[in-house]
Order: sequence, then C-alpha cells, then structure tokens
Amino acid sequence: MFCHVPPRPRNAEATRAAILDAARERFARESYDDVGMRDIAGDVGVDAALVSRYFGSKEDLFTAVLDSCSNGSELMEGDRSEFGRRVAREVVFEPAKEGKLKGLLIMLRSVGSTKAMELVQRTGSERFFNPFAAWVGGEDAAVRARLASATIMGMAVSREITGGFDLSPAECERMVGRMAVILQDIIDG
Amino acid sequence: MFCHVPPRPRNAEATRAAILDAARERFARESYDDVGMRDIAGDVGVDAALVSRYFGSKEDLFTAVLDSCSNGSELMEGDRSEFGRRVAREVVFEPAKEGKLKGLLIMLRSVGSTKAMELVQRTGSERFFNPFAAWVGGEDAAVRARLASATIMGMAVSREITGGFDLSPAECERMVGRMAVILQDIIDG
DNA sequence: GCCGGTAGTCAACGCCCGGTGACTTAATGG
DNA sequence: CCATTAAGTCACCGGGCGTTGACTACCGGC
Repeated sequence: MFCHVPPRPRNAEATRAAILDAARERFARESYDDVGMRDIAGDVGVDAALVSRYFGSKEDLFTAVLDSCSNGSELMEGDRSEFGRRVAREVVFEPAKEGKLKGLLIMLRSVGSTKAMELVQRTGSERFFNPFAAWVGGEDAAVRARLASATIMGMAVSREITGGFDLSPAECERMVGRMAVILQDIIDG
Repeated sequence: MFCHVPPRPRNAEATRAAILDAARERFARESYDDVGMRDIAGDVGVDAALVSRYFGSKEDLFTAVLDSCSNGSELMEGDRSEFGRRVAREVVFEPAKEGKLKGLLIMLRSVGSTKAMELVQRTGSERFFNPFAAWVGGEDAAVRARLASATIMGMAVSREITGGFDLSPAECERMVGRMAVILQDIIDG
C-alpha cells in the first residue's frame, strides 16, 4: 500500500487530448450539469485546475467536445438501402458506449442546461443537420432529415427515460423492425 | 412607489396548489437542474422556504408535480382516426405553453439530471406508457406505444435543440403532414 | 380586545461548483 | 550536473443552491 501509481508522462498535448476524450465520454453519458470539471479531471488522473487551464471555461470545453465529435457522418456511410435497419439497430441495442452516435447523444443530453443548449444550437445545424439533409436529398430534404433525426433522438430519449425499454428482447427486435421501416421510408421519400 | 402588492390571502391549501402549479409550469419549460426553489417561490410570490416547508425536498416537489400531471390521457381523447394529425400539429406548433403534453415535456426535460430521471422512471411506466399501450391495443401494443411516444418525444427534443425547427412555416406544415402519417400508421398497426 | 396558532418571512448554514494564482515537480538543453 | 521552463498541483475564493430554525404578522374564537 501507499504505492503510487506511475505518474503520467509529462506531455501537454497528449494530456490535453486525454482530457478531451474523457470529457466527450462523460458528456455522452451524463448531462452538462451533472458532469463536473473534477469528474473529468479524475478520469484522466489530473487536477481539475488543469482542465480549466487547458480549455478555459467549462463552456469552452463543451464546445471543444462538440467540435471534436464526428459530425454524424457515420450515419450516412454504408449502404443507403440499409439505413433504416442499421440505424434502428444501433440506437436500440447500442449500450451508448462505443456507439457512433455519440454526438447525437451529447446533443440530446444537453436538453436541460440552458447554456449547453445554446452551444448545441450554434453548432448543431451546420455541423449535423445540413450535411445530413444534403445526404438525404430529394424532395423536402430538410424536412425529411429533421424528421429522421427526430425519430432517432426520440428512441434514444425513450430508452434513457425508461432505462432500457423494459421490453422483452423479442419485442425489442420487433421494435427495431418497425423503426427500420419508418426510417427507411423517411429517407426514401 | 413603495406601494405594496396586495398580500395573497392566507390560505395554506390554495398557496400549496399555486406552488404546485408554478412548479409544473417551470419544470415543463426548464430542466430539473435549471429550476430553483427560489424561482418557483418567486412565481407564486412567496418565500422559497415555504416551498421546502410544504413539499419537503426538491425531489419530493418534483414527484408531486409528476403525480399532478395528467397521465397523458389527452393524447387518447378525441377521434382515433385523427390521432396522428392532432398530435403532430400539437407537438410541432404548440409553443409548449398551454399544451396538453406537459407531462411528456417534463419527462424529456428530465433527461439530464440523474435524480430527476430516476423519479421519472419510477412513475413513467405505470402512469403513462401502460395506459397508452392499453389504448393503442392490437398486435404488439407495447412496442407500438413506445414507438409512438418515442416519435413524439423526438419531435419535441428536436424542436428544443434547434430552437423552433428553423424551417419555414410551409415546411413545418409539410412536416406535420408527414409525421401525422407516421404516427397514424403506428397506431393503426 | 386580546390571544393562540398558523401562514409566511428572514437570515443563515453547509455544500458543491467553476475558476484563479501561487506553488512544486519533472523533463530538457547546455 | 545543474538551471530553466513547462507541466501539473494545491489551497482557496466567490457564488448559488437546497434546506433549516427562529422569527413576525395575520386571523378566528373567546
């Protein structure tokens, strides 16, 4: 006992990146308000002061996280005709851990803090919705893109609120099936 | 100046009810964390201490608000064949003020605070989903009910995140149309 | 007309948060 | 091998929160 953990090698850039990663992870799992600077710092194994030093304010860190998130492009890669099935499966079954939808998760977790939502609103449109709408294409692309993303987020929220879906695995499977159809229809027009 | 507002007549029951109303209103507009006891008290025109006195803790007040919310039964009243159109219109256009979906709004705003979500999870299922599923009826009622409510909440979240939808009125109208179809299809099976 | 109890207020407490400046420690170049 | 400088820590501040106990003002009954 009293054995010290080996101190992290002194490397500002790596530490900064580690902090950013930890913050992204935290913000994807908990809301803006629930995540504390001390939590993030603790994940990395540094002092909370360092986080402030590197990223300025908490809001600055949050926007940095948003910027560092993939702009949802994973949604659009892969076979387009499989879009519904693929996304439905991910949003229903993915344990929110290694999911590709981290950016989306962070966005919906920001429903709550007024500050976080302002920041999300600023980046959300151009970084996510507009590219997505462009990919969706066709008649009323903006409307259909918004409809699709709303449906996806709705499922995520619903899972959050009920803690899982409290449905049987078989029911979940059928839900995925139904949702896949809905999403695919939206995408196809 | 120095004119005092007429003091509210001393009536414990009425004051208690007023506090509950104000709290419900607040929790429907802002997240659990963003709403302060002092805010609620201020809305009613009483001291924050009184809120604590009447309802115990903030969590107790929140659960009292949840209990006081209509269990979403407004969703189910009215012509069933008009369900999709009616709900879609409400969730897209309703300024979240006098909407019938206040309970739903509060639920989705609780995505954030860990504490609030626990409380919502406790009451959400039996008070909202189960009756709704019963009303939906038919094959896979639970799945379809969850799908419908997820869709509705998704739209609400989406509106929150983007602050309105940043779509033109005409586009909003078309979105309502599309969403109405989706919802109606879910309900009809 | 006073008086007891209840409705409501006031001031304060303890807590936790984000943020800052002074300090310590480790790596690096000569 | 040491000086310098960057990397990281520590103690602490100010502020806002929920909550509490002591206080005040009102009102119905004698």
